[in-house]
This record gives sequence, structure tokens and C-alpha cells, in this order.
Amino acid sequence: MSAKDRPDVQVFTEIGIIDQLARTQLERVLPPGLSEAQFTVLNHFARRGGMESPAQLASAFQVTRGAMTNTLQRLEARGFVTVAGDPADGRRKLVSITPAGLAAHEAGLIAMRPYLERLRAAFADADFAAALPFLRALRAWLDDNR
Amino acid sequence: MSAKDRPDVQVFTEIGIIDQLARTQLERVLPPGLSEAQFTVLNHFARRGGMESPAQLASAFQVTRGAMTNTLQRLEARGFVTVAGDPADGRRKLVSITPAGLAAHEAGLIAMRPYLERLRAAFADADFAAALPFLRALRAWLDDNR
DNA sequence: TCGTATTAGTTTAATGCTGAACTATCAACG
DNA sequence: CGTTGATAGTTCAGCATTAAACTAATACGA
Repeated sequence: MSAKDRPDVQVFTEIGIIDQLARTQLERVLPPGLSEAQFTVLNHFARRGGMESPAQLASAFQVTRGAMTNTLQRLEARGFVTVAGDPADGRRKLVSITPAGLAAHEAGLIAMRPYLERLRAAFADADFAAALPFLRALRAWLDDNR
Repeated sequence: MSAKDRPDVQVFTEIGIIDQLARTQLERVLPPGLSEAQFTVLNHFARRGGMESPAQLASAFQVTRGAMTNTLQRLEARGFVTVAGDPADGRRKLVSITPAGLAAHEAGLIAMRPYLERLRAAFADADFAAALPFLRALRAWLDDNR
């Protein structure tokens, strides 16, 4: 808040608020019932395709396996992903996206397009690109130091 | 995730993960039962002093009044803040920190000091300061466009 | 003065996340 | 083999957050 805060504290404050505002806004334009967490998983499969285990997904998104179990169960209940046991390893499961999941992803992309375009009118790609190296370094440090 | 993402999407991805990692780590070093949300409110009063209404606090931290009600009820239950009706306006309440709240805040500061020092050894103040203008602009835009 | 609109705060239902406990399966080694 | 330890996934309790419905009190205009 106050200008008296040290720069690092201010950075984390801004990041926390940005994250909250962005997630809320995204979920507001997304099709009802499709959360940001769920959309993110669909987005992952929509561009990558193939199959991945819940643990791989949890690691990719930096959430606990419990959180990923929750998200995948909701996606599976809606028929957006299929979850099957891995024949090669009885402990593992393999997740893949369904046609309905691809359609939901596409609907999400379309729904968020107008907002994204307003954002891109307000900031240049170069602005975002310029901020990325520091954010990546900070994320990597936090990831290593936990 | 993938390098194919546009810079803006990558920025929001990094911000989301940074926020999650930072909050989790902070709550890990904070005294048990003291959440990041609660500590933030204590921090606000510890440096500003005085009294503020729940709505003012909710606005300052960009959360809904419902969220602030929740946080304040927990803080009051622990005796860290007092909440009294505003004599001048029957709708309002006025929140202030207690000596126990100041002590809890101080304990939190001490608990997070080692981690913060490691962070400050890894990044210069100037690195954070350089990232701030863009983050502030992004936050302001999100705030205005919701 | 009265009726309406605004503002403050609470409550509830839903989702997300962590961390810890617990089950099941695989791997390695004596 | 069989024991021991690592890995995958689930479940549960606890806290955070939003959105929406609801109560109470103030402000304001006709």
C-alpha cells in the first residue's frame, strides 16, 4: 500500500492484486461453471494434445496433486477430459481432452477475446515482453527456495 | 507455459504462480493460524494506526466486503483487532488494532525476516523498483476495466 | 414528510488452494 | 523372494475468495 513499503513488498502486493483481478475477470467472461483452473488445463491439452498424468499436470501448473485431483474430477464430470489408468504403471492415470473439452476451450477463447483485445490495445506486446525476464527469474527463485 | 504463448498470457501465468508460491511460503513461516490475509490487515494498522471501516479496508486491498468480513471476524476472535460501531453513522463499523494484534504483527515480521533477507540477497531493490511501474499500470487498468 | 435509492455490513453457496494422512503400486536390494 | 522406501493419487479439514441475496441505516428529492 503505502509508499513507505519497500520495493519488493510493493511488487508482491501488486502481483497479488493483479492475480486476483485477472482471475475474477476471466471467470466472469468464461462460460458459466468453467473456472480459470479448469480452462487452463483445457488450454494445455488443446495446444499440446496427447496424454499426461495428473502429477505431470500438477507440476506444470505448480499446484499440489490434491488441487489437480479436484480440477480433473470436475472436468471429467463435465465430460471435458477422460481419465484412464496407465496400462504400463498401475499407479498412474492418463488424462486427455475430449471433443467436448475442445469445444469448451474454443468457447472460452471466443468469450475472452473482446477483453483480451482491449488489454492489447492498452499495452503493447513489448511492454509485457519487457516485464517477463524479471518475473521469470522471481518465479524461479521462489520455486527453488521453498 | 509453452513459449508459443503470447507475452501477455505468459505474464499472467508467471504472476499467478508467483502469487501462489509467495503466499504459501509466507504462511509457512508465519505463526501458525495467522494467514497472509490476516497478517496484511495487521500490517496495515501497525504502520498506519487509527481506525478504518471494513469497507475502506476492502477497497484498499481490492477484495469484496464479504471477504473482509471474514478476515475481520477471525482477527477479532483472536483478539487482534477490535470492531466497534461508528457513533456518527449507524451503518458503519470502525476497526482498530489491539496490543495483542501489534504483538502478532511483530512476531510475523520476525518470522519472515530470514526468508526476506535471502530474497533481498538474490534480487536488488532496483530490480523490484524497475518492475513496479508496469505492474502498477497493469493493476490500474484491470481495476478500471472490470 | 415520505418514498426511493444508496451505502455498509453480513450471510451463504460454490470454487480454489494447501498440507497432512492414507491407500495402492512399483522399484531396489539384501 | 520379501522388506523397505519412493511415487501416484485421493480424501479431508481449514482458510481464502467471489457473487448474490438480505438487513439495516442514511441521504435525497418530490
